[in-house]
Amino acid sequence: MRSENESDGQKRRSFIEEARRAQIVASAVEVIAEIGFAQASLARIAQHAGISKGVISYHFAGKDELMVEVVERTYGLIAETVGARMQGLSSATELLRAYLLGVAEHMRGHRTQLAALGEIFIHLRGADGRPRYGIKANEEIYRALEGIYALGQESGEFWHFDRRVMAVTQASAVDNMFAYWVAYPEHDLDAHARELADIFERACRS
Amino acid sequence: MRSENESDGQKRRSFIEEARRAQIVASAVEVIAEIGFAQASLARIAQHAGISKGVISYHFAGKDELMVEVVERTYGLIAETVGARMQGLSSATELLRAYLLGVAEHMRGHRTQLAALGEIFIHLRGADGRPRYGIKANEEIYRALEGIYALGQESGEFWHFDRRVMAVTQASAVDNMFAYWVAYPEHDLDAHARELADIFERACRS
DNA sequence: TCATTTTCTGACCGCATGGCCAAAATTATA
DNA sequence: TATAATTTTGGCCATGCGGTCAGAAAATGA
Repeated sequence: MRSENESDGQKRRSFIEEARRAQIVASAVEVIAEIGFAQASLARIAQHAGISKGVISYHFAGKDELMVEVVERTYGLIAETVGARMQGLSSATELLRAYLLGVAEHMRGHRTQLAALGEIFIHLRGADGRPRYGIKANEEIYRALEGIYALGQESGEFWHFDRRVMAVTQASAVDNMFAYWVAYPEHDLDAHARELADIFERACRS
Repeated sequence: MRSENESDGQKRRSFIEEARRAQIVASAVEVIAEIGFAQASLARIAQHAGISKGVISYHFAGKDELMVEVVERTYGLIAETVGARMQGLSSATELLRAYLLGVAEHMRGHRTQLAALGEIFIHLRGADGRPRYGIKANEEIYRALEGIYALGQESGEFWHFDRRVMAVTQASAVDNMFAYWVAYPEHDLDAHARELADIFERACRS
C-alpha cells in the first residue's frame, strides 16, 4: 500500500513515488495535448508512459486527482514565472504590459502544457457533474486585474471604466490569444501580446 | 425508411418529419443546457422529449447530425436577427456598437440556446477526433469584424491596429461576456455589452 | 541470505454509451 | 376496407471507460 503519511496536509512521498507521479503527469500532459481530454483515457496515458494502467490507479486516487495535479503543477509554474516578472513595477500600465508579455513569453516555451491545461479547464467536471474549472475559477485572476485597474484609476492613469467588465475582457483576450496560437502554430505569439498591450493601454488610459 | 429525396442539396421533408426534428432539436438544447454536453446522451434527450431512443436514430443519421442541426438552427437565428439590426448603418463605430448591443439583446431572450451552443462548440468532435467547431470556426466572424475595422481605418475613425488581433480579441470578449452571464445569471448582460462597446470604441478610435 | 514491504502487472468487473433491428403500431393510399 | 408506406418501440449489441484485485516482481532491510 502506498504510504499516506500526512504532515501539514502535505503527503510525504519517497523519491521514486514522486518520480512516478511526475512521469505520469508528464505523459498525461502530452496525451491530452495530442488527442484531447475526451480521448485521453487512463489506458492511453499508461501506454504512452510505457507502464500498466494499474500503476496510475496505484499512485493516484483516481483520474480526477491526476488531472488536478496536472493543473496545479503547470499553473503553479506559470504564476511563479510571471509573478517574478512583475516584481518591482509600480504603475498600472507597466504592470499590465509586464503581465501580458510575461505570460506570452512563458507559454511560448510550453505549448503542450498550454494545450493540456486548456483541455482540462474546459472538460474536467466534479463529482456533481458541474465544471471543476468554470468561469468562476477565474475569480482570482479577475481580482488581481481589478486591483491593478483600481491602482490606475486612483493615480489618474485610467478612466473610470467598470473594472469587472474590463477584467473579464482582458482575461478572455489572453485566453483566446493562446487558443488562437494553439490552433495556428505559425502565429506570432509575442507580436500578438505586444499588440494586445497596446490595445488595452488605449482602452484603459484616461 | 425515411424519405431522402434531395433537391438543391436540401432534403424535402414532410411536415411531421420536420416537426419531429424540431422537437428533438429543442429537447437536445434543453438537456444540453441543463446537464452539459457530456451527460446529454441520446437516451436522456429522448426521455426529455417523451419518445423512444430509436426515434432519434430514425430521424437523424447519428448524434453528430443532431448536434450540427442544433447549431445551425440556433446560429442561423442569431445571424438573422443581428444582421437585420446592422442594416443601414454606415460608420464603423456604429456598426460595432450595433453588433455588440444587438447580439446581447438577442441572447438575453435565449439563454438555454446560448448555453447549449457553447457546450456543443466546445465538446463536439468530428470523426477524426478533432474539434468540429474549434477556433477556426470563428474565421467567418473574424473576417466580418476585419471588414468593419478596415472601413474605420480608411475613414480615419480608427488607428492602424492589427485587424486580426483586434478581431480575435473582440470576438473573445463577446464569447466570454456570454459565458460569464451563463455562470452568473444575475449579471446585467446589456450593461456589460454597453461597457464593452465603450471599451472597444476607445481601443479602436484614432 | 531471507523475510518484509513496496511496486507492478494483466485480467476482470460493472456501467454507460451510440447504434442497430425485427416486429409492432400508425398513417397514407388505392 | 385492404394494401402499402411510414413511424415507433424496446430490447440487444459491441465498445470503451474507470476502477479493482490477486498474485508476480522488485526493492528494502535485517
